Order: sequence, then C-alpha cells, then structure tokens
Amino acid sequence: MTNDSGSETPGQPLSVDELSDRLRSRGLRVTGPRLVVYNTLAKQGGHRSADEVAAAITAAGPSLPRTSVYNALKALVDAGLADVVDAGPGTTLYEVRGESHHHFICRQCNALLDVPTEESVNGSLYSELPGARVESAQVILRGLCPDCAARPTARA
Amino acid sequence: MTNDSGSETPGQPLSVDELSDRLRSRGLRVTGPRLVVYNTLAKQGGHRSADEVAAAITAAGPSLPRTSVYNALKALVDAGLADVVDAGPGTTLYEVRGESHHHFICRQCNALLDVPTEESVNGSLYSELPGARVESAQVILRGLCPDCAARPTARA
DNA sequence: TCCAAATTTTGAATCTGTACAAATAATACC
DNA sequence: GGTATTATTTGTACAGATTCAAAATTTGGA
Repeated sequence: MTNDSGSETPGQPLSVDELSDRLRSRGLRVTGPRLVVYNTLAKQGGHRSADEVAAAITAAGPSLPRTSVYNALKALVDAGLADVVDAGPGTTLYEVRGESHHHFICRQCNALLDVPTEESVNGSLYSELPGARVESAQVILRGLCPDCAARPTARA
Repeated sequence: MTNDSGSETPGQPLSVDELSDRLRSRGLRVTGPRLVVYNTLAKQGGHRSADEVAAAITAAGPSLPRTSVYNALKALVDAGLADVVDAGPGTTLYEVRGESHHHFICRQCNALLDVPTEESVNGSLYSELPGARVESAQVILRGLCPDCAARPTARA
C-alpha cells in the first residue's frame, strides 16, 4: 500500500504553550505522551497511522507503548488538535489539524492526496441536515491520481 | 456503538433476474451466497457490517460461513450492486446501491445518517485536482445529530 | 507538600479482515 | 441431459489494529 504519507498540510504546528492551553481548555491534562505524539505527528506531516507515529517516536529515542500512542491520539482528537482522516475503512490515519482540506484516494496505487477546499463548496455542505449541528465536512474523492491517469496501464 | 443501521436508502432492491444479469454481465457467477447476502442486505437496509449480515442470515435459518459473507460482499461491490460506505476508519460497512447520497456521523451517539446529495455540490467537487481522473466523491459530515443536538447534555 | 483523579503502562484479549487448500457447484459445450 | 472446466464456497489458520483491565505514575489544585 503506497500510503503516500507525504502530502502535507502546511499550517504550522502549535507551540508547547498553545498546545497546553488547548488541552487544558478541554479539561485534558498536559502529559508527556500527548506532547511527544503531537510533535511527532506534526514533524512527520501528512497522514499517519498510530504505528507509524509509535515507530517514529521509538526511532527518536524514548519509545512509547503502543497503547499510550492510541490514548494520546484520541486525546488530541478530542482536543481538536488532530483529526482522523476519512479515507475509508481500514487502518485509522491521523493528521495534525491545519488548513481545511479534503482527500483523494487513487484506486490503483492507493496514493492519498490532499485536496484544497474550495470555500464555496465547503460552505454549501453545511446546510443539508435540518436539526443537526454539522461541525465538519470531509470529502473523499476517488479515481486515478495524476500519475496513474497518465500511465497507459491504467485500467478503465 | 449505536450504529444506527436504520437510515435506509429507498431505491427498491433488484429482482433475482436483474441481480443475475448484473452479476453475469461482469463475468461473475450467480451463486446462492451472493443472492442471500444481497437480499439480506437489502432487507436490512441501511449500513451493515459483514458480521451483521452474517448474523441476520443465521437468524433466518441457513447460516453462511463468515468467509463466504466477505466473499459475497466483495463480489457484490465488484458488480456494482453494493457499496462500501465511507464512514471513516473502522469496521467496513456496506449498503445496497441506491440513490447517491452522503453520510453524517454523530460524534456523540455515532448515529450514521444518510444525507441526500445536492447535485450542484456533487458536480463542483470534480474539478479540483488537475491531472487526476476523479470518478466518485463521498462527503462525510460530522457533528451532532438532530437528537443529540436537541438534548441538553450535548457537549459543546 | 499532599491528595484525589486523570493518565500511563503492561500484557492479554478481541475484533476484523485475509490467505490458503480442498471440496463443491455453476457454466459452456457437446 | 451429460460432462469438463473453473469460479466459488468452505473451514481453518493467521496477521494486524484497537481495546480492556488492573496496577503504577503523574498532574493540577488545596
């Protein structure tokens, strides 16, 4: 699976102070694992699985139990500091919260690309469910990525 | 997990003949498991996991091996008779192919609701990735469902 | 500094989905 | 209809991802 975890979203990561404030403001404590996981995810950029984050942390020295990585990621998502990437069923991928964007998944090479959000589109997505409080919208585009589309081997 | 598999998509299911034709036209054979799985999924309506389908089949009498349900579901998806629901990472959910629609996931009760597609929105999603061949677009809305939004216990 | 509650840690259990190989059933063709 | 050819079905085994329970630590506030 070419998980192309490369395609990054700019939006500079938060400082430790900002990070701490965000956590506390949601009633969450500021802990080592949470800071390490956030910073690692931010440094890696793109879309990462819990295991990728754990591996990166281990590679950097300390090593954090897998369960702790899961816990920390959940806390970060709760605090709105990271997002679960909607890329279909399967392994859960996370990304540091930054500019709003959508995702494109290539059906041939499985590349996962970020797609900038057109405000106009994004706005119109919020008014379709009466009574509901829609807080976010993610769009999953599927098809052939530029590379695969250009390649003659592309299956129709 | 209140998986609200209830919200159904109209679009009446196909008859055995239509079903058979669709399968054969894709080079797939018409088999018992495929018909049972399709009919069960259609009768249940909404979004179902492989295990839910298996359980429903067992409850109805015959019982089909887990693996067979997975195989059948994959065949149905290949034949375009069913779709994998884009509802974020986790257990794969399937639904009988019907009217195009998107999904709303409640962050509090995990209800999964269908959202009618506005053609205008759907159309504008296809032109954002130069070079790519976009074949489909799914929108996942997240927030609080009407019920949870109305309830005072809703977390901000 | 001290305490109560929130988190982290460990290790194991679960839950999903997939891989394989043998047995079976669906088509194509005679 | 009868039969050869192959796609499918089955059953079992496995691998990976995520969750759980209980004990050990930490955090934030009194």
